[in-house]
Amino acid sequence: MTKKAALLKAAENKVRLGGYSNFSFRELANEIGIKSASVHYHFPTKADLGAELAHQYTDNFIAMLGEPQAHKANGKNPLDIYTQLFKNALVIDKKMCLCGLLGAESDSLPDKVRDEVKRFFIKNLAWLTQAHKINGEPDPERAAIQTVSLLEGAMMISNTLDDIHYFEQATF
Amino acid sequence: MTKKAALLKAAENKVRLGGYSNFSFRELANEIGIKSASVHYHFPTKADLGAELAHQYTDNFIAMLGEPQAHKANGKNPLDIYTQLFKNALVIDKKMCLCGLLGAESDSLPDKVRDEVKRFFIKNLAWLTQAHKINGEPDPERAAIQTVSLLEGAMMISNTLDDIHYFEQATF
DNA sequence: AATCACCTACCTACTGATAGGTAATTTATA
DNA sequence: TATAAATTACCTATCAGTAGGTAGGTGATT
Repeated sequence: MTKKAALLKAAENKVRLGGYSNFSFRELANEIGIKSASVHYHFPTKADLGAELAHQYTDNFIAMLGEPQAHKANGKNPLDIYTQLFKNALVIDKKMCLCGLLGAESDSLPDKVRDEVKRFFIKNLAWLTQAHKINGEPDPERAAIQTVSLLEGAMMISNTLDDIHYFEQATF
Repeated sequence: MTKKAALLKAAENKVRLGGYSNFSFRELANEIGIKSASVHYHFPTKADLGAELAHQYTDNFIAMLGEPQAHKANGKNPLDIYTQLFKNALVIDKKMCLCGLLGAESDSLPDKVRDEVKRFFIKNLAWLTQAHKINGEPDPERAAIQTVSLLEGAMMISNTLDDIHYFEQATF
């Protein structure tokens, strides 16, 4: 893994635990074994790092989702795939959704970071709208916002109360 | 308003925009016209201030909700009251729910602050469980966690995308 | 006399960021 | 092919600013 990738990985872990201000160039540098000044070589400013992190997180998340049509063709409900991806983030990583956390504090984020967080939700809503349409929902746009809201909220509360049961109860 | 109350008010505004790390003793002091060292007279540490803020926010929120039974007796659905309180926070204050934001970053919070955030959700779930029970829901506990998850999530996404329409679409 | 509600002055630790330097590698030119 | 130029990926050293927190002092109120 390149140093740049290692920096993004370390930053993701920190942000998913405590938000944008929960990581510093020094901490990141120490963790991967370089100096804090060298982090600026890869990312001119902290906002650049945050924006690239959110962008990459979004792309990866959408890629993991696959195509709703493909799931349906395989006899699976695309919404189950979506729910499972959220649950994995919570159970395996034991952390919040990166953009769920950044979204909550989006008012205080640098513009370019906030823009990437918006992009995450726009892309998620598009995917979910498609999924609900395939499922024959009469109002797929509404169902989409309800699905992502429920999952993000359940994730946050389950994480806060430190009990996966809340997430499971909310989503099944 | 006492200086202490003014400090809590100023802190609430900051936290609801950017989380626990979005306020400092210096900023708070400047805003209300005292020195940062004097803030320590009212709150020994930042964690003490954060915990008292979350505690007071919770008490106020629950008090605003009133009793589910009383609403039902007045011919109103307690869940509409609950939804309206969330919507007001978003539309009037144009800010996130304090504990929604703190919950998202709860992993990095001081213990006493996190405990108060937990208390917020425990109290909310109790109120909602009661409300759903009154409404004749077959599984009031599940309905309660679903309600608060949906509202917290919709609030976060509406705030992020800066469009109240998402909240309305998710909740009506 | 004690308590309250502040104050000045200060501390250590950490923040993101910059300037300027270096060895190793890669690319362009003669 | 040999040499020169440029680029990469770091480094040391340092900066101004901000963080939370502390010691000790002051005038007003109780």
